[in-house]
Amino acid sequence: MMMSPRIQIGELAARAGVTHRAIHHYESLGLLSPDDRHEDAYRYYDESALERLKLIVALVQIGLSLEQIGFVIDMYCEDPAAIDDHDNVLETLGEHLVKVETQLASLDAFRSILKARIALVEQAR
Amino acid sequence: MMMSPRIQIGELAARAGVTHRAIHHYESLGLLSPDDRHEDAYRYYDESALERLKLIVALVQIGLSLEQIGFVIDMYCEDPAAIDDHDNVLETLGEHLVKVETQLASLDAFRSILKARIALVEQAR
DNA sequence: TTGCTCCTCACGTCACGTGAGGTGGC
DNA sequence: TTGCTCCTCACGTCACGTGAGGTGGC
Repeated sequence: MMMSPRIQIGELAARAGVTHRAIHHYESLGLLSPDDRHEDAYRYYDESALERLKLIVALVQIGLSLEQIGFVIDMYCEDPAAIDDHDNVLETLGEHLVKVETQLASLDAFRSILKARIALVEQAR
Repeated sequence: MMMSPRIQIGELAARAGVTHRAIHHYESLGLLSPDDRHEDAYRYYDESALERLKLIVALVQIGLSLEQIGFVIDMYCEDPAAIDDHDNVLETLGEHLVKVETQLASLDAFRSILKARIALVEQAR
């Protein structure tokens, strides 16, 4: 019998780069739940919860509201064979891809500005 | 005598990818002001305001609060020769660069996940 | 017993969103 | 006169932050 490693909320938060309060908030909205709640009331998670949390963080980063994330997150987790609405899912994922690439482009442009600025300030030092 | 082209708030918002309400909000915090306010009370901006606004948006994207942006935005606009505190400025700009590259990395990772997911769903269609 | 991590309310805050009612030039 | 873009309050909302007070295993 294998025990999956039990992750506490503090470690989960640290590994995903969020606060424990954000995790509580996502749970209150039904986005993420501990796979096991002990009699001591502590939340325990496994690795799949970490992946799901990272997914939520990524979807927040591209500008989705938590409500919207609730509507679309299953598109990333479901068995593709079990999806009945492939075209709709592909359209949504395509929209997400556009958002990702738009943000990558603007961050890349900002990086160039930053590097140029740093070079300029270094020269003037 | 050259007239710099006068941009209204709607166009400014569209070109920066924000709402006019965001611009009003940044103005109320002293981050961005119109270069001219006509007797009709309309706000008019020039190209430099657009650049400043894009800078604010980029700094928001890497996770700075609007208050923090107020403290650091001059580091991007000031004449490098006029800066008295070069080392401090370089340290802050370096921190911003780290944030940019961290976000670029996580967005790039998410893009891979997205593409793999799209391929999987397409196969199952 | 001290220290650590966790818990549940519940109010606070930050960055705007959203009407409500009004003005001014084609 | 209609339509468009803009204006100023002022309250609402979303995503958490921040104590307040408490529990439970090393």
